[in-house]
Amino acid sequence: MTAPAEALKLTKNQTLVYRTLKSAEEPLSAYSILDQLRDEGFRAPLQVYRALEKLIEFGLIHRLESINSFVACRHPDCGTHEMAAFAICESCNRVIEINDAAMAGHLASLARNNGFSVSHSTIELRGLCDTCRVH
Amino acid sequence: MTAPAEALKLTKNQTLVYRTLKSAEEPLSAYSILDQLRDEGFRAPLQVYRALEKLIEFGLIHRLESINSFVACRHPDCGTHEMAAFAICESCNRVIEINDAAMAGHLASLARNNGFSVSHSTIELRGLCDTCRVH
DNA sequence: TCCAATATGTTATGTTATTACGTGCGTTGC
DNA sequence: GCAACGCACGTAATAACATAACATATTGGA
Repeated sequence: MTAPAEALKLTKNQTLVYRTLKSAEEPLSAYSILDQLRDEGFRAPLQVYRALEKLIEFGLIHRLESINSFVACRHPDCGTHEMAAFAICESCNRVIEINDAAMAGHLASLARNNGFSVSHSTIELRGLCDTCRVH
Repeated sequence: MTAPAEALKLTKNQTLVYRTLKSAEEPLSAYSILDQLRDEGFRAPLQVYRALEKLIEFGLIHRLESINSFVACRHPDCGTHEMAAFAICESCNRVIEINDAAMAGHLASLARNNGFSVSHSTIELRGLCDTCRVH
C-alpha cells in the first residue's frame, strides 16, 4: 500500500482515472470521471469505481465523503495519509490538503480517551479559500 | 438556530422524524426513517429530507456524511455544534459524539493558517468502540 | 503450459437525494 | 373579512451515487 506513484504498475483503467484526477482543478465525482473517459472506451460506473478503489488503496487519491468526490493526493509519496484533513472551497471547489501530525495526534488521543480505536478518519472543512473570500 | 429542544415548536413531520432518531440506537438513513414512518403516513423521501434539513438547522440532529445517515444530537442544548467529531463503530454502528474545544480550536487555526475560513466541518472517525474491540 | 489471481466488460439493480409542481393553512396588513 | 404572503406538506418523477452478479480476458508465476 501507499507507495511512490512511479513504483506502482497501474493498469490501463487505473492510469486513465488517475490521470484524469491529477489534471483536474477540482474534485471529480465518479460519474464525471466516467463522462470524461467515454472516449477512452469507458462505458459503466463500475469501471471507474473499481479503479478508484485501487487508487485509494495505493494512497494515490483521496475520497471526499462530504461531496461524494475524489481528488489526487498532493503528497502521494509521503505515506502519512492516515489522518489528512481537507479544506474544500464552496466557491471555487478547490481543495487544500492539510497534513498536520499534531492534529492527527490530538484527534487520535481524543478517540482513545473515549475508548475508541480509529481505523479511518474523515476530516473535511467547508468554507471559503483565501482567493474566494476576497473576491 | 441551535435552541433547546423544548423551546422549539416542531411540526408534525419534524416531530416524527426527531422522535425516530432519538429512540434509535444507531444512525439511520433517510430511507430507513421513511420506512419506519410509513405507518404514520409518510410516503415519500422528501417528507423525510425536509424534516431532516430543519432539524439540522435547529441543531437537534447531525448528519454523518461518511455513512449517509443521521443521528440525534446528544447535547442539543449546548450550542457548540460547530465542530463536533463523531466516532462511528463499524461493528455495532453506535456513535460517540465528541465535543472538544481544544481540537476545534486547533483545527480552526490550521485552516486559518492555510488562508481558509471554515463554515462547516465534518469530522468522522471510523473504527471500533471499546465494547466491540474486546468481543 | 497450465493454473490462479487479478483486471475487465456488461447488465441490472439498489441506494441516496433533489427538482418541479401543486395544495393547504395560519398570519399579517388592509 | 379577505387578499397576500410565508411556510409546511403531498406527490410524482428523476437525478446522482454505488454495488451485485456474472461472464470473459489478461497476466504472472509454478
